[in-house]
Amino acid sequence: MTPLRLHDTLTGEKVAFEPRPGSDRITLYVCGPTVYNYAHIGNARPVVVFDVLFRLLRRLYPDRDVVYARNITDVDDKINAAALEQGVDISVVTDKYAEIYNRDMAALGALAPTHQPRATAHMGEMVTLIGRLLDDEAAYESEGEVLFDVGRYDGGSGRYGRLAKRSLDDMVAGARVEVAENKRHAADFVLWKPSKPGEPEWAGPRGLMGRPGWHIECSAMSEAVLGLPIDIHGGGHDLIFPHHTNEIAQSCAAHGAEDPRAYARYWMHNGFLDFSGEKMSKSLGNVVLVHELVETYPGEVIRWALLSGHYRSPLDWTPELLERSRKALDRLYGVMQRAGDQISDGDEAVLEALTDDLNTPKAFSALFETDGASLKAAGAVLGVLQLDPAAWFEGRADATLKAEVDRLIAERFEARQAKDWAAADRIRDRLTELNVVVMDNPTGATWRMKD
RNA sequence: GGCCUGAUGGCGGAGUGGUUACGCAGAGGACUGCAAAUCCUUGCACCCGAGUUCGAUUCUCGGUCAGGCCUCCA
Repeated sequence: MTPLRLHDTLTGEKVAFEPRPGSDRITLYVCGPTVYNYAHIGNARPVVVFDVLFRLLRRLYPDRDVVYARNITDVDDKINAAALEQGVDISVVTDKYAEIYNRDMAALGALAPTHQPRATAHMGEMVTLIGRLLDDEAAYESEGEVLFDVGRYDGGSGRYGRLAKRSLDDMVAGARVEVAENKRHAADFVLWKPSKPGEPEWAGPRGLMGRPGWHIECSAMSEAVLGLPIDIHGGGHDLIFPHHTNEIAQSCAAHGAEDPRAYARYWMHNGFLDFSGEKMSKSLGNVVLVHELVETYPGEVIRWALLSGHYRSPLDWTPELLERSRKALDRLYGVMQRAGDQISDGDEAVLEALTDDLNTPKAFSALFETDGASLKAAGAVLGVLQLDPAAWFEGRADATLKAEVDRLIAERFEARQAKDWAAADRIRDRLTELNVVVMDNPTGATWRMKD
């Protein structure tokens, strides 16, 4: 079997993935959503990408327990704002959108992660972690806030910005934000802060009431749920700085670790989607919600589209991409359908591509070289082509429509047998009106929904 | 301003120091009552300059252009 190679953000190179010696587990942590609204298609890219990694790890290491955690951030300013506006408890907002998120991601063929920890359920671990940082003077208290002392952590060693390939000096030089007065260093970040009136609050370190900063939750939850070190930590590449940079700093400081790998051994980051070269934004009006997309396109088409570019490259999200993806699946399901009941396995070419840093475009091209009987097996690790071909082509036709179509096709077959071409064409026109495409063959016909 | 990526045929998108993707679209053909689908054949590329090399799309340097991060962000 080809050894797995992954691009590690920490080194900036493709490296061989080595499971921890002496462990029977492989752990994967991916930063999940802040649940205050519907997820957009950009949120879905890491979900689908790391779902492929999850499947691949399970396929490659059947003797190990692959444990995948993807958190839910349910403490956040935007959540507070939404709850306040609706006059409800934050849990009303977060429960609603977490559920919708999970349903929408499932529609994209993403397996449920092993764990889905929520920040509000891990306050105790966060407070303990912050307390330890305070005790070790890695963090300090100022005006009711607890701040991480970045200057002390770095100590001129250059280890603070290593993940982002940026030194503390670079950051100061390039700083565009004004520095809060209570910070010792411009890069210091909040671990704990007071809540505003009307916002939820928790008992924090040293009796400080308030709420956690953003970064601490992932440090606390990943350790609580997976244990350190995490094997692979992933997320969108915008998280490299500051989120993941700060996770490393606080976790390493809390455990007196020099090497960032004491926190996570490999770091992976997916690139962004863009929209005809533009970033998605509310002001441009080009925000694409997964929740709406799955109403229009089969989840598998969306999944294919998301995987049709390499995960680290930008991917231009266009209607054409979706149409191309649908065609690709139509063709492959067609090959599968013609193979009939023959089933064989063999996913070597796909594995070969995926073990090279998740080369999904190459894996897709391998699918086009795969015989129909093996397609289902080959598609499994990619999470595609798992449907019965007939079910794929019938799309969301309901039972009534199916019965009608079958009746028309039977009639049409008789007309064709009788060489009554006018009648046959008339029936085909009826089917076209029903949005059905017929494909004749010597013994009858198969059909599919037009879109 | 600081830091980091990337530049491949009409389009999408892999990859490689010397022969190759793959998909879509195009052209020609086969099949077909007509279609659709399918099958066969086929054209089209590696941003610019210099260097290394017997040889560079692939390595090095410079340039140009594009994108990202530096602030919440997948």
